[in-house]
Amino acid sequence: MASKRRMGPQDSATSNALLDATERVLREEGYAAATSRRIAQEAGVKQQLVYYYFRTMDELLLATFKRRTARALEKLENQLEQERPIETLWQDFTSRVDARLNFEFMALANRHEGIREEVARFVTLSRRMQSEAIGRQLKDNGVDPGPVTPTTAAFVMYCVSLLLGREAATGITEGHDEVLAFMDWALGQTR
Amino acid sequence: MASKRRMGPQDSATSNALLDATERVLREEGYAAATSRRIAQEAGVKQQLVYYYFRTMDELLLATFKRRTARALEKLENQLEQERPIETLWQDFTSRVDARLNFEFMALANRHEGIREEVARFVTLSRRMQSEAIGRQLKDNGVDPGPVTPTTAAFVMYCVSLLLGREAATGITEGHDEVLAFMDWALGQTR
DNA sequence: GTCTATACACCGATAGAC
DNA sequence: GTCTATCGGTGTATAGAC
Repeated sequence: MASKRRMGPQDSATSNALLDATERVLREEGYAAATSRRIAQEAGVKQQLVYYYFRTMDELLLATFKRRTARALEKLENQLEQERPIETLWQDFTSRVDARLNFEFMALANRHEGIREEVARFVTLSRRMQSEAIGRQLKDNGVDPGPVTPTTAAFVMYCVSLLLGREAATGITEGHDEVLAFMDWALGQTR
Repeated sequence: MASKRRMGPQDSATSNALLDATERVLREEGYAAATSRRIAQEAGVKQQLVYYYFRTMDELLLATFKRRTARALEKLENQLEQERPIETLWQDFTSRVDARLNFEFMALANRHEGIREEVARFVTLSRRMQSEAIGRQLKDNGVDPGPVTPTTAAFVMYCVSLLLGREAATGITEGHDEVLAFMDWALGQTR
């Protein structure tokens, strides 16, 4: 059953170039365009070379996503060490550098078990880290958040920024100014 | 340039069966599976018949989405006439009957101009209707929502329910109980 | 209105030469 | 490590017979 194909190392210049190319294609053209041919072209190599470094396309997509989550968790750790994690988080959420790419992975998760599991692992872990940092800032500032628990705050900040970004990308602006004003007010309550 | 292909009527039993089949495929298998072959199979007709009723696959997808938004707006109008539109909206958002399907159209909007425009039209229109109804309920009950304007409430209710649904479908539950408790509390403030 | 036949591009994946 | 060659399958779309 096993294929006789040779496989290359997991961390070489070319394999990393393929991961970079995959990110670019996903970000700019969506996952429907993330084919071995398109990605190879983007990386400047032949299509078949993709299969020297990755067993299947699913494996390449998963490897691309896992590299991203590893980096994102590292970045998150640094951000939560800042003095005002709540403001830092909000700024990061709304910067939208990777909103498009993250959305593609969310869509991919629907039909890719490995990515779905990694999304679940990543979201669960990062939400715990965020909640803890938010709780710490509130406690330090002597703020009683009432029914808005730190976890709720983390969830709402994330989901509001997510939809604002999605809608903006779709050409929708209805109500966005009021929502931003509200978030401004809410964040002001934490000081 | 124009093709010599004959085209069928826009509203026949078969064309509606194709729209139904498209919805089912999108809902259960995602938009990558929404091919003419798969949809025809689902509708129990030959692949080529799709092109008798729709010029292109993009046109079929757009027609499917437009039928949905028309029905959704009709449903929304009925819901907003209820006595407690806020609770009715929240119940509808969290019922998630069509969460999966709606998400597929959001993803499709990324690379389908027609769907993107229809999403924008639909979201803008429904948000205005929701805001108006929410404002009316608050006024009737003599509630001052403070910084949470009716539009903000409509946006937050929608985006919280959207992410709760997405995450649940991905196997994530972290913090969901707290978020639901918070929404319960917030909705209680409107009475 | 639905069928058969068919064109042509692109897909994932494998094998083996260089 | 990268290339050429190649397979079987699937995609959109068209033309014309029944």
